[in-house]
Amino acid sequence: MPELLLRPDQAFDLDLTLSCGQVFRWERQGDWWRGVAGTHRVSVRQEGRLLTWNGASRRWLAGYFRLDEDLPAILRDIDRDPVVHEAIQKCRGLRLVRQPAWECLGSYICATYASIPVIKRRIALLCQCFGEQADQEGETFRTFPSLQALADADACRITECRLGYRAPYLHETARALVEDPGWEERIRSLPYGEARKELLRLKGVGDKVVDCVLLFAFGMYEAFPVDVWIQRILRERYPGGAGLRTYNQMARFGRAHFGEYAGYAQEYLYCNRAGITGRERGRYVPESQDER
DNA sequence: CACCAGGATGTTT
DNA sequence: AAACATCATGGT
Repeated sequence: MPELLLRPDQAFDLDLTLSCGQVFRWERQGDWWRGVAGTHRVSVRQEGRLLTWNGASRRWLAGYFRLDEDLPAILRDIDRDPVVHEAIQKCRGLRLVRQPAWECLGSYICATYASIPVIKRRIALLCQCFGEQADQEGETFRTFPSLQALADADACRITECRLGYRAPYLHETARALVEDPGWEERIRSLPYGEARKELLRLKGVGDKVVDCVLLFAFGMYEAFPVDVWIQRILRERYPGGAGLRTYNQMARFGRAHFGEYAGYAQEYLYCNRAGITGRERGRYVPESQDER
């Protein structure tokens, strides 16, 4: 089984990276994480600086976990206030995952206004129904559904995956993109603002989903996704944050405050959201209620 | 039972 | 442009 020894300066925490809610098809099983990404069924484990895995090449693994980028330098750059400083201390080693574009976009259309465990089950159902069956070392798995598979799918069969009102969004977007091969390369070639406008035309893709996709799949670090948690953190813990009203005000604040790696700052703040490392498991407990 | 979740859409001001 | 209702589902 292949192994990779991280350099001492190559900060990486596999647990934080896979459990923080950026990807939905990984499960922890004992010491191992098992998941499907792209066409790969991967098992991976970390013991200190040692990564052991199978199911993908070394090049693929390093690319997926962005092991090539200088995380300590990014963290020094975004370490600009006490709130993000705390998040960096608690979540050091968290890396953004480099996700396949459609897999990321389709997943986040399914992820709107739902909790992470629910999202994971929905996506598992969707892959079970419409994913392509693949096989690795005797065990079978299913990839994330292709654009074609979802475009061809019966609308009501997508609804059976418990997607609710998101089902027609996913269907329409798949039909639009399957007629537009080259969408991915076009988006990749555009600057952030232009790429954003293009993707916003897709059904089920709003301000937050588009920023997740540009950040997680296209590596545009100026994207600063604002969900309910980030909104709370900005409004309750940042000076002047209470005055931020619209999505764009909060996203611009993030970019102005954190700079070119704002998206990384966002992910650290999200990872350190209320109680996620403690017993609250992500449930929101207002500041004022548990003071004494 | 009420309320919330990695929100988007369509309508009304 | 900003505020608002509505949407489907499952967990707490």
